[in-house]
This record gives sequence, C-alpha cells and structure tokens, in this order.
Amino acid sequence: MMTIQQPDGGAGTHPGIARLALDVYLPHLDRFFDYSIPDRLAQQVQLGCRVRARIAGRMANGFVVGLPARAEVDKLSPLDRVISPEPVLLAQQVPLLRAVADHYAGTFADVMRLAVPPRHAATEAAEQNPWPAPDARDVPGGGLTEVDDGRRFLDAVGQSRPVRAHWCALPRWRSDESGLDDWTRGFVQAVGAAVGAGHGALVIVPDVDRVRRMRDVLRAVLGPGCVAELHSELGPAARYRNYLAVSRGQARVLVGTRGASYAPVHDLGVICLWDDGDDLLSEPRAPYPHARDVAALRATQESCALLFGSYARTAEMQAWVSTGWLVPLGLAPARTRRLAPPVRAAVDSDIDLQRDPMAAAARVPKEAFETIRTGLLSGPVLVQVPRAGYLVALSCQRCRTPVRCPTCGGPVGADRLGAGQRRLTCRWCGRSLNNWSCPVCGSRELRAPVVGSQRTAEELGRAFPSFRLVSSSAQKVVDQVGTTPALVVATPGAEPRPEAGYSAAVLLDAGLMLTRADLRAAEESYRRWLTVVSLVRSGDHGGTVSVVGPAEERTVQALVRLDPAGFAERELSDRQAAGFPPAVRMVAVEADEKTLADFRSVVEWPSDAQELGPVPIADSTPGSTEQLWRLMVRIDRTMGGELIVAARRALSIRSARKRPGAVRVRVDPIELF
DNA sequence: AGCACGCCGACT
DNA sequence: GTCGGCGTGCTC
Repeated sequence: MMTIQQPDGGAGTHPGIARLALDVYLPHLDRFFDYSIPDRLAQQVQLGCRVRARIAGRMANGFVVGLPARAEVDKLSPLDRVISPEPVLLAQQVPLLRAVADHYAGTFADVMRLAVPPRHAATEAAEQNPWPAPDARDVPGGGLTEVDDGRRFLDAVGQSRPVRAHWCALPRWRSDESGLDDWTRGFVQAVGAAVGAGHGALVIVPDVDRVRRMRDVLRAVLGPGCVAELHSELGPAARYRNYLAVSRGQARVLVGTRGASYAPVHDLGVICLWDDGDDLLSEPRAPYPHARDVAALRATQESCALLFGSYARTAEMQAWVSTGWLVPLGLAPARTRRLAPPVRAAVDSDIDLQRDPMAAAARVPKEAFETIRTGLLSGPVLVQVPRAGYLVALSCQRCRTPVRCPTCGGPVGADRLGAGQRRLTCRWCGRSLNNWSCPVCGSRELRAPVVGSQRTAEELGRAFPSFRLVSSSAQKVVDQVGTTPALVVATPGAEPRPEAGYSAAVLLDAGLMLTRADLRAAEESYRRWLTVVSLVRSGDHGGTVSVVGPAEERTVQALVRLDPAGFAERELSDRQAAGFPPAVRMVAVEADEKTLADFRSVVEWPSDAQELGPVPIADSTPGSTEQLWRLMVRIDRTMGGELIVAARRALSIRSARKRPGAVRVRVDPIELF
C-alpha cells in the first residue's frame, strides 16, 4: 500500500475532519459533507454526535457519520458547534437510512429525521436508569411452537442464523387463563430465542395499544424493566430517554411503532413485525417508507433473523414467500379449521324472503340472526359493520366484478356531467370508457353504491332489547368488553378486546366492504375479517362466526376455509395479471399541473416504464387551493430500481435548477385508487 | 490588460 | 440564502 505524505501543519497536529449528514432536504445536496474540526471542539466531537454547521448559506443541524483521515475536497469550512457529544446516530444506522432513502426516491435527511428523535437535554444529562439484562426463562407455549416448522425457525434464531419467515398466526381467542394472543406468544418466543443467544431484539407493531400489550408480555417473560418502548405517545422526554437506553446499549429489547424500525438496537438477533397490512405501518411523511420494507432492508444489512406475522397474508408477503426469500409458517387450512371458530357464510339476498320477522326487521339473514341469539347465551357477541361513508368502487350489477380500465387496468370512477349524465373515466390514465360492458358476464348495468350499515346496527339492538348494546367506532372507540353477554357493534379496527373472547361474531355487509374503492379492498377486507375471527373463542369452546354477503365470492370463500396462504397466492397472481403492485413497481408523482409538467419535461423514465395520466386528483392536504395532478408510472418489478433512480434524478435536477413547486413522489403508494 | 458587474451553479 | 467562478464589456 502506498503511503501518501501529508503536509505537516508545522506544530505537528492536523485539524481533524468530520464527515457530516446534515438536515438539508434539497435532493441535489443529498450526500455527506466534510468540515474541519476547530481545536476548541476537538474534545467533544464523537462519531454519531449532533452538530451544527454552515451549509448552503444557512446553518443546519446534523450528525457526525465519519471521522476520515482525508477530506474529499481541499478547502473545508469549520464546524460551528457540537450540540452534544452523545452518539445518537450510530454507524449501523447510516447504511440503513441510505438504503431506505434510495428505495423511496427520497433523501438521507428525510429518513434521518424519522429515525432520530429530537434531543431532550435534561434527559441526556440525567442519570441513566439501570436496565436489567433480559432473561428468557419461562417462554410460554403455543405461538410458533404449534405450527409446522415453527420450532425449527426458533432453533435457527437461537443459533444466530439469519432466517426469515412469514407466519400466519392462528385466528382464534386462546381460552386459557394467561389471556395472551397467539401472536404475542410467537413473538416473545422469537425474541426469547435471540436474547438467549446473547443478541438484542426489535418488535414493530402498528399502534400504541399493541406496543403496550407486547411490552407487557415481553416484560412478564424476560423480566421487568428490561424492555424499552418507542412510540409517539411517550412525550419528548420519555421518547428520548428510551432511545438513549437503546443507543447506549442498555436496553436490548425494544418494542415500538413504525419509527422504532430504525432504532439502533445493538447486535440485533431478530426483527419481528406484526400485521404488515395495517396502513399505520406506512409513514405519512416523505419519503413515505413502509416499516415492512425498512425491516426487510435492515434484516439483510445486519444479517439478523426476520419474523413477519399476521392473520391474513398480504400480497407483498406472498411475493417474498413465492421467491423463497421468506419461509411460510402456519398450519394447513384443515388444521386451522379444527382449532379456530367455524366460519359460515349467510347470503344477504335471502333477507326479504325469510320467515323470521325479527331477523327480517333487523335486515339480517336468519342464520346470522341465530348466530347472535345463540352467542348471547354464553358471552359477548361482536357485529362488525363497514365504516360509513367510504368511497365505493363501481362494479358490475350482476356479478359484482369491479370496473377496471380496459387500457391500463386502473380503477374507474364516474364523473357527473349534470342533467343525470355521467361519464366513466380511469383514475390512473384518465381515458374515458364508452359503452362499458362487464368482461366477466357481459352485463351493461353498473351497481349503484349503497351505504347504510349503521342503521342495521340500531335495528339489531332493537331486536335484542334485553342485552346491553355497545357501540365502538373511530369517533368513540371502546377498548374492552367483559365476559357478560352484550351485543357489540364495531367498525373495522375499533373492535373492543374481549376479556375472555367473543362467543360469536357476525360480519355484516361483506359485499359492501369488498367493493370499497381501493385495489386492495379484497385483501384489506380479508385482513379485517380474520382479525374479528381472532377475537372469537374456538369451535370447541362454542365460538362461531357468520359472514353476511356474497357466499360464492372468493374472499368470502377463503374466509370460510380459513386459508390465508391460498388467498394470498390468488391475490398475488391476480395482481400479476392486472399489473398492480407488488407484481410491478409503481411510482406516483403528485404536484400542481404546471409543476408536474415541468417534472415531466426533466424526467427520463426507463424505456420499459409505462406512464399513466396525469389526471386531476382530490386534494388530500387541507388548506391548499391548487388542484393536484397525479402521474402513475409502472414497470416490471425487476426494473423497479431504474424507475426510482429516474424519479430521483428528476427531483435533483429540479432542485438544482431551483424550479418552483413541490413534487411528491411515492414508491408503491399504500392506497391504490 | 485589468477591472466591475452580473449571471449561474454549487453549496464541504 | 450566499458565495465564488467565469464571461462580458467597459475603461485605461
């Protein structure tokens, strides 16, 4: 190796160099910058510490990501100050933040802001509480030990092997005194295996409620006080305190919401992520990363085990399973059916024909009515009704097939032209559809969207006047119900947790849920339904579930069969055929009309990319007056990287040229409509 | 030739 | 937002 003579500074000391990641959100300045370290700061500068420096004509905060021997350029500006010597952006996080930024066509600074919580000086100065080391003594049974290959997976985690799996958890209420969900058992088993091998562990869940539940289970098993939590409801001090416990290597087990995916748990043995289909795991701030992808990137980079778990399986998980990147864990449907509550389909078109006047008055098929009546004899009964007021997709009147654009396969909406006239246009490419006819059954009639489940709930309450009626929805969520019989009506996601499981559940208006205006409507409905099933006692403890809707529909069928893997396979192959994510990589570009035109004049998409639109869209950000337009671009998944690089390059060029107007780029947007 | 000014691009 | 490099064009 060649030795390069460094110019000697005369006194024999060289000014140190600090390589910084700065809070600069301009895409064309998305890289590290070197600064000289003035003598007065030399003692404080640490790798990973928070600093301030002048860049691009203003001061910016940032972190030290390197202390190189030589700078990339000759003339260096000096660091302005060291905000704190505490290392908070650790070396292991740097490639992760870079990879996430690159995957989402975003900047390092954008992701850095999501990863490191704001500093809380008093907390940093305070004496650190002792964090006992975790001790996996009494790991509960059930969970992963009950499914095929589950034990092998746990053994591999215990041997520090970077195994990866998707686990379909058993959807039923576990009727033992512990009250633990099956999935929390499986997760604590995986964490226990990693901890037993001397590693740290990270558990990501969609919301704070589940953070607390998972935290309590982990503490009960691994010892009190050894588990840290990270989520937005903590407040600045607790949030920073817990982050420091992790970054200082004190807390070895962390459970948190999506932001915790980046937390610098030392020597990770396993990452567990629950319910990737929950849209709370998708970050609403730029560059809109999904915790599922962050976890996947991180597990690869840090060579740790990865466990995804959910009741239903998303098409994204299925795509990874189908390539062998993830091992599928679970039970064959026949075995699941023996352990879970039985699910039966009741057809809602029979309502008007039925004899039972009470059932008819409540607008519920007789079988579902009987499910409720019988269930109320032994405990609370859950009735899930679709949320009122969501957009309904246009579908065929006869066979309910959703209307899709014949050119690009995108979703179709109806624009009112006045005088009762309406025009069908594609929401992606903007083309008008003339003389639509259903490609499946040939019908020319469109289904008129109907809503009105809330009324059904009220009528149900009147049909069972002697029972307590509990109503839970997004406006007023009821957390828990007891063991006494009660009729519990809830919208998806607002189901109260039963103390000892529901004795029965009824899923109303399945057809309505399936026609929601989103290409993921079937997958999302299936996920919501299995969540309800998971709250119901198993068949041998008297639990039953009725789904009211089109019994022949394949999502309803997959529910009756309790076959999430089979459903996911079908869903993925449908998306492959239709050209939807995850079979393709999709990029949505949103801006006002002029800005979007400017972006398009700059961007050079790969030749295989297909541009759809632009089309005007309803503005989701309140307060803005400008009409937003959206361009969709898609490409085969294998060329997804080139698509993202092209978008990213265009953003850089626009920011370097100081072009006015904001452009929002989303890679694989979570809502597809 | 030498300097002032202004534009444009880079920003350590 | 600010700085500096470079080209233009004016002046000595």
